[in-house]
Amino acid sequence: MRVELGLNAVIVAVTEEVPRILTVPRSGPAEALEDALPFGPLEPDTDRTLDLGLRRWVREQTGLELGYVEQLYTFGDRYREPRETQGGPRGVTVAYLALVREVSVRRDARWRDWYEFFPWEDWRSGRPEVIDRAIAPALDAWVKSSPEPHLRQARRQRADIVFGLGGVGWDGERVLERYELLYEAYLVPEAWRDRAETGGAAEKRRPAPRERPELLPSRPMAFDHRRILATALGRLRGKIKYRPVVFELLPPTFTLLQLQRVVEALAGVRLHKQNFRRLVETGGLVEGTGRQDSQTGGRPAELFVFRREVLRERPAPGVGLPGVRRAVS
Amino acid sequence: MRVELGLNAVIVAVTEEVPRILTVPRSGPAEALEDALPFGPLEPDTDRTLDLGLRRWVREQTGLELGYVEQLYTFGDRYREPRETQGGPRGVTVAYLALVREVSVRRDARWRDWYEFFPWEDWRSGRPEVIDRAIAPALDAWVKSSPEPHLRQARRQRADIVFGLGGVGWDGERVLERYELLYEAYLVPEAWRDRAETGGAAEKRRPAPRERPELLPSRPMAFDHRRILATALGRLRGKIKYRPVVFELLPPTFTLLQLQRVVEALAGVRLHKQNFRRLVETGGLVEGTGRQDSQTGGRPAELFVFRREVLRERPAPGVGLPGVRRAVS
DNA sequence: TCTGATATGCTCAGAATGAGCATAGGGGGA
DNA sequence: TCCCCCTATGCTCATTCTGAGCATATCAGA
Repeated sequence: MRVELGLNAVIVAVTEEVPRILTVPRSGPAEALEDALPFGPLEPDTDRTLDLGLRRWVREQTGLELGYVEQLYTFGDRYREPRETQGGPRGVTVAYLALVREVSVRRDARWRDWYEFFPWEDWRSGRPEVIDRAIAPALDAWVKSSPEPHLRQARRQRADIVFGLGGVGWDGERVLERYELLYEAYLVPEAWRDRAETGGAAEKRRPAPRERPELLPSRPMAFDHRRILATALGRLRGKIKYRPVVFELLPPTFTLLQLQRVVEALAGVRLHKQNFRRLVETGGLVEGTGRQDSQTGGRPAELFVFRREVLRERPAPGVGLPGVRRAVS
Repeated sequence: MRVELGLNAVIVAVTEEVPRILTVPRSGPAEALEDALPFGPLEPDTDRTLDLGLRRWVREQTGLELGYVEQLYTFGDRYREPRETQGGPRGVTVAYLALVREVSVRRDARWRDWYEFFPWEDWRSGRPEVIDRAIAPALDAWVKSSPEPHLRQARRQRADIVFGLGGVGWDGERVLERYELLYEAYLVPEAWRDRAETGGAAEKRRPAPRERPELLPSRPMAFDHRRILATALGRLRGKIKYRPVVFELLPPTFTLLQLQRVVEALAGVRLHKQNFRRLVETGGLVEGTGRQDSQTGGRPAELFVFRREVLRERPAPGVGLPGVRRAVS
């Protein structure tokens, strides 16, 4: 079996307080169109580095010139592409995260709200109702469906930790763990699709439930792309805390509320306005321009720019989120 | 040109307060033996996942059974392996970080103090003298050798940031940036070796200095393995702050000072003992066993165990290092 | 028994954090 | 015109966390 190396891009932009990712249509099972992440091969003869290869085909396919790009993870599980079951090559993919401001794209690519893929991740208007209405009961059933008591206990604990149930707090960064749990519990359509497509190859390790549970209302993706997307979201949520990457998503000048809204969109939580402002200003991350924006609907807000010098002054500045502790209660 | 996918392992253990990595000998240029990281191919037909493939050949090659394993980064720059220049395949490698307790290994593998590869990273006995004696002057020369003034300015700034010169603080996590800077400035032998081996392919982009500067006293590695190692060290230094991974390196029971010494070995700095202890204990990371260790050379110390439940109680506990701020001065 | 270790408990000042009150200064509508 | 609604911005305050150090406990060995 050959190995085929591909490159995947999770391209993120935030507009109107909505975090969006760039998707391309891909014909899935039964001719249905599924969203996929932009995908391209590495040209080993011409692409000097992996990320230059990525930039090349993103430019070719969508007309988008990527700025900030960061390697995410390399996915190489067997059967991540169904053609493998038909003797096709083993597909290994290096996934990248890119942050852009630009929003116009060519061809059939389109921007989608990433919370359509993960409705349980958006806590900006409070705890998402899908958790208590659908996820918690479905996971309860998943826990109970386990034959052995100590296995049930392990499932219970895992469900509690990743979804913050039973008194455990919500950890915004555990996006991937949550998606993977839902996948294992057969609560997302991809689980059933992959089971059918791989001809039961994975069935031994991960038996499907006898009764088909009700699927969660969320948008699926082709291949394992929703897993890749979950990886990206989790990574980005972590990263904004200790590196000033948000500014890649903002125009050159912005108000502090705009900045806050973008951070909130990514983190999926609301922040205390005055404290956020204090953190950002005393942290030296931004600098006032003296100019004002009067489109605020209230008192005009000062326009700020990102202070690139901050990178040289302090080791690891981020925008700061509440409740970021490293240890201690 | 074909693409060939390999797997690399940075296998870390800490014994006697020395962080060690597992290396294998590899014949380098002029028959000299260079250290290399353990390396193996992915068997696309049998290895279900990338990390299972890694575990397989590490077991086969060294007899070591890996526990904690984490994907680090995928390296795919052109000419990272010299055989590419002779029409060989484009070598892409997925690097993994593994933490182990076990120290006995088969074959010709051997453990090496990782600070032999990065002497400037060990600040446990204060600022390493190599920085002021060798690195700072060499970087000064590198800055001055730049023809354009604003390029000089950029070089100066970069050198200051990554090595904490000119009043900028030292950031323990920037291990890779430091190594890459030294490589670019032709202060490590790999820079010269690669230049010779690739037949000047990279020379255009990165001209060598006219005068050959004195190399730093540090141990080189084959291929780009020192770059991979630097990635691992930086990642691990970051990770111990927010995930309890240190315990993978410790025996089941340990004293608080042992724990502290291991953290210090990885972080490369000394910590305030009482504060470290407060952080770890009030953080609920460990639990006393009531038993004591009287090998301390002083008052006997209580033996502790890692409290795995902490993972369920709090989102992201780490062992805590001083000076970890997310923003603000 | 004294000395030299390390372990462990405790204090205290300064900094950071979370929450909220108060005032400023726009625009739009009565 | 003036009032009201809205967002911006400044400031306070209690609580918690952090960094640093002092003091005492308990062992081994001289």
